[in-house]
Amino acid sequence: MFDYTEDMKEKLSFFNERQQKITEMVDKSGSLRVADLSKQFNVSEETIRRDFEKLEAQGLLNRIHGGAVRIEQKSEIPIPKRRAKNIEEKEMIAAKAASYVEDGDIIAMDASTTTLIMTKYIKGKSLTVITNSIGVSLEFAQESDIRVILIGGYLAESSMSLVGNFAERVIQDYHVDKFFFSCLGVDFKRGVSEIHEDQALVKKQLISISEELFLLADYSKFGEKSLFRLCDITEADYLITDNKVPINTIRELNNLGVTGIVGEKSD
Amino acid sequence: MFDYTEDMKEKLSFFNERQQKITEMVDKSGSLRVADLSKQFNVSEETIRRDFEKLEAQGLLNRIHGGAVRIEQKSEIPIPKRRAKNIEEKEMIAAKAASYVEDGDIIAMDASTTTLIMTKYIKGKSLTVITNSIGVSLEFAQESDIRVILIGGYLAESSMSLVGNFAERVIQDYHVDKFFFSCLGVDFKRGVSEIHEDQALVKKQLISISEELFLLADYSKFGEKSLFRLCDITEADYLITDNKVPINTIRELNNLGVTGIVGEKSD
DNA sequence: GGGTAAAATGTTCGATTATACAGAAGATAT
DNA sequence: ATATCTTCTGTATAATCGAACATTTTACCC
Repeated sequence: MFDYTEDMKEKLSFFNERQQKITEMVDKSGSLRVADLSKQFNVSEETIRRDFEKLEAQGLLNRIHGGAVRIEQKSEIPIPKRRAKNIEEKEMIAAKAASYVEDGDIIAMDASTTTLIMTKYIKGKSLTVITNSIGVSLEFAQESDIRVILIGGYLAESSMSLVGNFAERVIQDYHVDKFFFSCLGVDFKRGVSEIHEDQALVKKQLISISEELFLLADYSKFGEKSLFRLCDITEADYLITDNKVPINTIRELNNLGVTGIVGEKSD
Repeated sequence: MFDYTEDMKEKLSFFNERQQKITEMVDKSGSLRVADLSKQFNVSEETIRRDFEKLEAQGLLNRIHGGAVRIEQKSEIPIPKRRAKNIEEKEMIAAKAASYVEDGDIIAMDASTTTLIMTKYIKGKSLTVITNSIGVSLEFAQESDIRVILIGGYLAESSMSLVGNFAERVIQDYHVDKFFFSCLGVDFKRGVSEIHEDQALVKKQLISISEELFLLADYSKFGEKSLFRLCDITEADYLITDNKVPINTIRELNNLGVTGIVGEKSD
């Protein structure tokens, strides 16, 4: 006889009851502490951390030191802010990155502030540039020796860039010598990550057709991790950063086979 | 010994959450003081400064002596300006054409002066717009109810538009209700023609996926013919022109099944 | 039912992180 | 200018984390 009892549905839950509860709790209260949950559920703190790890991977919460917080789902419209400040570091990084661009290169550039700054250092060269940034293409529009390919897509107002899955089909036909891109976080374990899924998609595509990867990340990016993983840190060939990054970090990079480069003040 | 009660501490806020709160607070009030926040969150001033440092690096606020302020943002994308001949006629045509755009439409617009002018008459509507014109997309960038799809391609500097054969692959997936486009020549025998091959290609593609065709042509276009044929004149559903066109021409159009429409002065 | 592989959980410990504190250097106001 | 407030720098410390390994629980198969 079949006996559909309560027990059966328990089995079917794809994550355990505790994780389910944690998800509800974080949605309700906004933040949770590892220590608290450990006591509350009568399990070790490690277990709670492993729960967090899984839930984070599923995009159900964000981990922070000491606990976890609810994911704020507001990134659609209200943050056109990501620009401006630590211009100084970005300027250094951009100038350094530009020095790796050679005549005849086919390069790709993402839609970040740093690459936008980069444009002024590589004007005058003879290049093919693939990008999804309207700003970058406008900068090169007047340059007769630079051929610009703008990847099509939905216009993301906040970053003035183009995103969307149909870039995929187009990008695959191209070969790129050097891809210059930024990210939201660089973490030795979690790799290179980005907060916006659509930007992440485009970058991943560009990564897949590029021979050399130049990751541009100022000091504030180190140790940060965000939801969407672009690639492993070791996949990058060069990581260009600024002089606020500890020398040990650079050493560690070099040990991993990533050429860590520190930009210098040029002005 | 200290004698503080639970409510004094209110320290469920840990690292990330505090930074998040600070971001909200600075957006709301415009400015914050280090000393105030230090008391409010029950952490040392150094901690608040480090928070500021990180948030500043992310471009979420600006630091000042003693505190931090909201960052005021200006658009850094230059809006391309255009000058053209027959502005008056084009204005009339554009306004008329815009009156055919309805809420909910999926429209396509080419990279002509007339469609660029058109944009100002259809702002505020709720639309999906497919275009290969950077100018058109920039005009709509701030419009929250307009979803812009920019067709990718090589950047043609002269017209600030995108051309190239890979538009084909992408365009085919879409359906367009109304396509608004211009041309170089309209001739009853030779049809609608264009001088630039690459622009012609994109327009042909858009024509093939569009239900209704709105051809925008001022009086100077009639009788002109150019190298690349876009379509037969009878394929257009509407032809919007100006009052310098002889009334006989309009009649002839109507006889061919094309609704000839004359724009009027609106100012 | 017993055996076994896989998954979940616990334990330990070195590494990392957030934070406080103190003193020097810098900025501001009177 | 000088007194005061703010910031920066380095150091110390406690909490927290992550990795490796040990143990338990669960699932599955014969």
